[in-house]
Order: sequence, then C-alpha cells, then structure tokens
Amino acid sequence: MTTIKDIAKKANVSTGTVDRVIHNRPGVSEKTKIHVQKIIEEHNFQINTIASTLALNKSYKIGVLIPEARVENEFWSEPKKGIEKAAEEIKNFRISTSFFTFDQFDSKSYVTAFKDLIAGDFDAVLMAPVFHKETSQLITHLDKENTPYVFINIDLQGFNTLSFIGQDSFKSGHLAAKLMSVMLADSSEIIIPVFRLNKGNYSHINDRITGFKSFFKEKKSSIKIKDIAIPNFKDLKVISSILDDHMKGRTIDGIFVPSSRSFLIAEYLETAQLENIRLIGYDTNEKNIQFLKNDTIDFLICQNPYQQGFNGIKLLSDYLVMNKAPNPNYHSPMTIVTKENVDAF
Amino acid sequence: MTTIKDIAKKANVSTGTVDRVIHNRPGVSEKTKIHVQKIIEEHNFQINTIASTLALNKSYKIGVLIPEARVENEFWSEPKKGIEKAAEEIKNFRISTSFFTFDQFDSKSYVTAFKDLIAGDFDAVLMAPVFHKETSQLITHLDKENTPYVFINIDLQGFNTLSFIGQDSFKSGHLAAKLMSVMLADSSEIIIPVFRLNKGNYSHINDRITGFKSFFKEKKSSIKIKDIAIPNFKDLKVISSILDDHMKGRTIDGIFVPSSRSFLIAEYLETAQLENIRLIGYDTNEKNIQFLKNDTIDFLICQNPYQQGFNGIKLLSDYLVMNKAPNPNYHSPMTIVTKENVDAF
DNA sequence: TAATTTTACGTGCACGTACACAAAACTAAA
DNA sequence: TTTAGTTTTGTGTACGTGCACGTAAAATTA
Repeated sequence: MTTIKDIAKKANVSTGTVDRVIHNRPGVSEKTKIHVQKIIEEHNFQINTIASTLALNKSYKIGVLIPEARVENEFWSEPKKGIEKAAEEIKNFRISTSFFTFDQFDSKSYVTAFKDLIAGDFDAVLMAPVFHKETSQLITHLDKENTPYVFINIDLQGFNTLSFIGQDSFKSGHLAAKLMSVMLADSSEIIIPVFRLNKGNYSHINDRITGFKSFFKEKKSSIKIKDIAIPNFKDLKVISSILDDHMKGRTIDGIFVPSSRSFLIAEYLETAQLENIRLIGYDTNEKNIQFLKNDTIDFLICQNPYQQGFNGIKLLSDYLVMNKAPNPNYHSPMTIVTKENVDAF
Repeated sequence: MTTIKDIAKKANVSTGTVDRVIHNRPGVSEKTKIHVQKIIEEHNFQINTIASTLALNKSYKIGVLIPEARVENEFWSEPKKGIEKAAEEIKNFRISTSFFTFDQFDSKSYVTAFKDLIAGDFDAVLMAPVFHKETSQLITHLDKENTPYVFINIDLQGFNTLSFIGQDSFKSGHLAAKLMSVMLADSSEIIIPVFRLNKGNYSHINDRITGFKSFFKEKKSSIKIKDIAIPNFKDLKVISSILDDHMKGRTIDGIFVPSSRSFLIAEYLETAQLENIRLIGYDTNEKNIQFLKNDTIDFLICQNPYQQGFNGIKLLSDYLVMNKAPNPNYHSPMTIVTKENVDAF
C-alpha cells in the first residue's frame, strides 16, 4: 500500500506538503504541486480512509425524519431497521443518527417533528417528505444552513435534494399491470380501490395508478378499469358496503390496490367469499404476507424499504466521511413477491 | 465515545491491561480481569475497528475461484463485478483479492485453477464449486490449513463451508412454476429443455426442475410436463430439429428453461414463428434481456449474481477483520424480472 | 542594505488500538 | 533477608493521516 510517506519520499518533500497537495490547501508552489501530483498519479495513491477518519476525529450527526411505525402501518419499521443497521456499521466513523418520527396522516405532527430536527442542527438529513406544502416551507431552514438532505421513498420534485432513494412509482404501476394482464383474459374488468386518506399526500399512489392504467391503454385496451374511492380504512363495514355496491351485477376479475393496504381488500374478498379474483398489492407487511400465503393475494410489489433506509444512511455517510457525491437517484428494485419467494425477503 | 484509555482510567490500570482483558490474552490476574470486564460492560465499550485495523497493520489475502466470464456465458461477469466492487470498498482494511478462473465446462481447468489457488496460500477463499468430485479432493488442502472458504452460487453439501451464498434452487423452480401456472390454462402442456452439458455438474439445474414439477404435481396436476434433452448449445440446427420434433402435432403452451440459456429457445421460437408460447428462464444476461424486452421471454428469475459476489467478499472481510461469524446460509432473493422492471436491476 | 512581510516547506503531535519491551510486584528457595 | 524466578502491570512506539505550529527562504518595503 502506498502511503503519504512513500509519496513524500519519492517527491523529496515532507508529508505535510503532500497533505497540502492532496487537500488542495494553500502554501505550495505551483512547481512542487505539479510534481507531487504527478507522483501521486503515478503510484495511483489514494487516501487511507481508515487513518483519515481516525486523524480527523470529527463526528457527524444525521437526523432522520420518517413516519412512526404504527400498528396500522408497519411499513416504516423496515426503513428504521435498515437505518439502525447502517448506523451500527458506521458508528466507528463517529456518525450518530437521531430519529424524529411523526404520524403520517397528521401534517401537524410532521411539522413538529421537522422543527425539532431543524433545531437539532444536524450535519445531514434523511427524510420522507410525506407532506408537500409543509416540506416546502420548512426545508428552507436546511437550505439556508447548507445541510444536505436525502429524500427517501417519496420523490418530491423541485428541491435541492442530494439524492432520492425509492421506487419509480409509475413503473411499478406498469409492472403491476403486466402481472395482472398475464393472469386475466382479454375481456376482464379490474377495479382500483383508493383510500381517500392516501390521495392527498402521497403522490406516488397516483403515479402507480397512472402507470397501471397506461399499460392497459397501450397493450390491452379491451380490459375495463375502474377507480373506487374509499373514505377511510378504519371501518371495515364501510369498505365492504362500497365494494359490495361495485361488485353487484358485475364480474370483477382483478383488483389492483396501489397502496400497502391490500390486506383490507383481501379480508373483504374472504368474508364475501368471492373467489377467482386476482389481487395485486404493495409491500410485504405481515397481513399482506398472510393473504399472499393463502393465495388470496397473488402478487405484492415490494419496495425493499429496509434497503432504502440502509442505503440512505450509507449514502450520507459516504458523503460526509469520504466526500463522495451520490447519484441524484437510486431507484430501488421493484421486487415481485409471491407465496413462493416471500421467505427470501 | 468510550476508548480503551477511558476504561483504563476508570479501572485504575494501564491501557495494556485493558487490551489484554479485551483480547483474552494471558498475563492478567483473575481479580483485575473481572474488575476490568465489569467496567467494560458498564460503559458498554466496543473496540474501535478503525483504530484497530490501523494498529494491527495486518494484511489479508482472499482467493476467488470462479468460472471465467466467457462470451457464451456472461453470467459470471456479474459476481466478478460484485467482488471487485467489494474489494474496492475494503481495500483500506488491507484486504487483497486474487482471481483464479476456469472454464466451467472443463473440469481439468478447474483443477488447475484450484491448485494455483491452493499454492497461493490465502487467508480465505470464495469459490464456486462447479465440479463435485474435484472439489472433494482438493478442498482437503484448505481444510488442512484451516483456511475458511465460502461457496457461492452452487450449494454443495458435506463440506466445512463457512457459509453458502446463493439461491435455493428448488424454491426457485417452484416460483417459476407459479408464474407459469398463472399464465396457462388448466389443460396446457409444458416442456423443459435441458442442455446435456449442464446436467452433470450443476446439480442446481436438477433442483430447479424438481421444484418446478413439484409445484404442478401439488397444484395443477392436469398440466403435462415433459423434459427434452438437448446435447449441446453450440449448434442451433440441432436445437431446432430436436424442438421441431417435439412441437410437431402437439400444442406446447409453455417452456421452462432451467438455465441461463433461455435465449436459445427464444431464438428458436422466433425463427420458427411460434407465438403464444409462454417462456420462463433464468438470469439477466444480455440476450435474455433482449428477448424479455420484445416479449418472447415472459419472465426471468434472477439470482442477483452481482450481490452474491459482493456479499461473499463482505462476509469474508467481516470474518477476517472483525472476526464476525457468518450465517451458514445466505439465500439470495429470487427476483422476478419482467420487461417492466428489468431496468432497475 | 536592513527590516519586514509573505511564501513555502518541515516537524511533531493527536486520533484509538496492538504489541513488544521494561518495570514492578509477588513467590519461593537459600 | 537476600536472591532468583515468575507473574502481573505499565510504557512507548507504530499504524497513516490531518493539522497546528515553527522556521527557513524568498519577496517586498523602507
């Protein structure tokens, strides 16, 4: 391994000069600078990150702003786990992470948590920008301090994000449509239940639906698709009655649930004893997996939320410690999960 | 952060003693040992890996034994890339990797490469045990030297492997069958072309077939499945004539190719102008992707070979540097790849 | 030409750990 | 009590890098 010392010896200068050249610090004549740079290149020397972090003895604080993992929505416990795992791996680099969580259906709690985070004066931020308007307002504080931030899971546009980590929602809808199409005859009918609570904030729900529909428009326009608005997902009776209305007199062949709540629809299908309806949903939460395993749900599209969290922290750590500029986008794979491969995830 | 110094101060001993306690080295009285251990626990002190590696100044050599990435089989270029990426990430830990490649259809070249590797006196080995008998014979040399080795991609049983990284082949066959079954009517007929060259060495090909058949036996026994032996995959004419024979007079609805050579079958289907035949294969090589994109291949099951290579090296590095014992198995996810999500991989 | 400022470079310590070596504290025999 | 041997403990240096500090040499000014 080539070290700074080696370079210094070859270049007939001291390690201090080499250090100055490497970090582009002032106090080196143009002549020696070029000379040292040449030798660095020749030996394709690279800084030893290990020694560097040790010497720097700097510590970094990463703030994490994500929804709390509630019973009704365990989705966010996955990124949390991924973040914790990554934090564990890099803690020797003196990077600490602090969580700020909020109720993903309550914009006020989002604002509170966000403000707490801003007050914490972090070196970098990993966040799920669930609420658009509130994000626009508060993120100016981060911009002002030049605090780098990465969006996770939700790809809001028009911000100075360092990077986005998550799925391309339109494409994932497209994929769901493909899966649905191989399962259905050409003259089938599909419904898309949309829970109203999701509609407002989560633009990716809409993107998924658009992607889904665009597939059939292009490839199999003979298939009818209908949206069904459902006011909330707390009251099973309401869900049932709305769906009952729509099922009556019609034969529905497929249901596409553009959110992680496909289990609610599965529950309905089971109690209503409706069989031979193909069901595709999102995310591998416990209930979804249960219905996947008993064949009520055919496919789940998984966002790999664990990986999203893990990669988010890793990205920021690389950025902070090694000054490594990330890509603007890291699209997580759209993993298709079935009864048969669910255990490997 | 708590350091060895801090512990030493609290325990009223020197850092040397703390070091001896941490590494369980001799030369510490039972009394002080317990005392120091208690303080270590109280402060839940953990060694700083960064400083540790720097101080140890030890270097490790990992030998990698995998098939060469040939034009006819680009599969193995993926693990190679993964390995190189991981090697890059950990090179500051003074870990070097050396490749020993062989022709995956020539056991002699395997033996030669393996012997070269053994002569290289490596600290750990990552290998694809393509040939069973030869592996049994040569691996004793590694066992004798207590050199840890990890199997990648091929899960040979009965060896002292530190870990296996790869897919559960039976399950992946099962998964392929599920995908096939959603696409086919109940009275369909499926063929499984098996290239003879694969048969002998690669036990996972057989496992995939077994998994595939077991699904239909359980779930849809009305569907007929037939194996078709194909002597090699060099001569397209031979392949065509054999398939022609089998297609004649019959309606084949689905083809399951249990290897990465589904593109050969796709090529046949296109030239023979056979449409409406569902085709499922393995691995995202360039040609397969091409046929996936033009809808000749419906699904590919991906082994994430890049990840396999990457994780293999990471695992060994964790084992060597941090003495972290790995799981006996890391089953890579069975990723379903379609035209719609292929770009994300 | 001397005094002063600026530039260019070298030196030494710190980061946290590992380990060789030195020193001290015991133990047992003379 | 002395002495040698053994066990236990302390000290110093190295790993590779970053940075504060010091100091010649060169450039500028008076």
